[in-house]
Amino acid sequence: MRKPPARPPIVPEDINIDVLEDTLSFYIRTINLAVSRDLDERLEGLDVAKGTGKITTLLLVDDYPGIRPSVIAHLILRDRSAMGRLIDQMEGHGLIRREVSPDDSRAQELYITEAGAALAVKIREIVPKQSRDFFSFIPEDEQRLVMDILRRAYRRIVGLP
Amino acid sequence: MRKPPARPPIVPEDINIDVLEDTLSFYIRTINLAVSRDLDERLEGLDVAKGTGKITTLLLVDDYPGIRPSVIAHLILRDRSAMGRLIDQMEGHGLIRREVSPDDSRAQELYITEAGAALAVKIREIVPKQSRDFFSFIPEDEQRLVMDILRRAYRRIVGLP
DNA sequence: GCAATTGGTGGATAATAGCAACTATTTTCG
DNA sequence: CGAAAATAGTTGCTATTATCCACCAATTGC
Repeated sequence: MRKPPARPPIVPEDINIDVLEDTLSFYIRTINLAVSRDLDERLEGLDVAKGTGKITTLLLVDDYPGIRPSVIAHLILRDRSAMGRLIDQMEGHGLIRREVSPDDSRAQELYITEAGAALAVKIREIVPKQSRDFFSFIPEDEQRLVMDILRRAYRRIVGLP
Repeated sequence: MRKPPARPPIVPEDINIDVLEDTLSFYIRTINLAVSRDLDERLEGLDVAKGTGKITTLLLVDDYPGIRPSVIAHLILRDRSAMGRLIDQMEGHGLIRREVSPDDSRAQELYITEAGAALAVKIREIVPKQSRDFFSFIPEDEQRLVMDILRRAYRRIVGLP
């Protein structure tokens, strides 16, 4: 007895992912994987790869000289210890530097370096472009729609107005 | 000379996150962190925490008895070696078991166990509820909208029709 | 029957995250 | 004023993950 076309056991085409089909968190989590990998590739060798942290930090320090680690930590959803190590790293790469705040000697103020500022310029080009490219199969207006909604979600999560 | 109200260096309220403001990937990546943490809390102690993998795997194995590791790996965006370890784990917890496929002795077929099926029942309740709750501040219709768009993105990424 | 492909395993390394404990300041307030 | 509480940041530890790569076995194509 011959086997019928040797069923490729379950063909991906038929697959339905159960309740996850209607679960927003599933899509966020999975797409996050894909988009993060793609982004990492584009940032290859740029001293700022892996993890949402570095990019946001770089831009914030560039935009708000003297900003404090804990403020950034809050915005990128990391705890202070993770933030500290992130800063160690970026300082090690010569992208930012820290000073003790004259206002409060427990606190630090972060400043961009020349190298950091230069990198920020590149980042401002690459990162939004990567996002647009990656999601290019989603029509522009839908992209904006999703973004508007997720922006509100983000702001709500971190407590921005 | 007194210091004015001791400026809390930069107040989160004033902060604007530069180009990331309009970068979809930023929101996906950041919200992913928040929603994943929240989900982990809700799954506390349930043998299936951390990482998109386990939940999807459990449901797929429950729905498609005999499904192959590599099919799941593809759907959850992991490579075969990561998938293998994930299965080791779940097998260790007695949630699924593997058999060598009679059709192709390189391949395996995955089957749910009783414990796994029981857990799947719980998961089907908890996971979608967690997502709805977490995003409850987004109006229902907008949630659906985002989901419809991201579903297409996901399907496109993994090559589903 | 040989070469190329596919499915899965195993190892090593590196990266991350999350906790908890600790120091130093600053703030609160009785 | 002075003790207690809160805040900012650091450090150490542990567990978990991810990635990459090489590897073996089976299968498929020609």
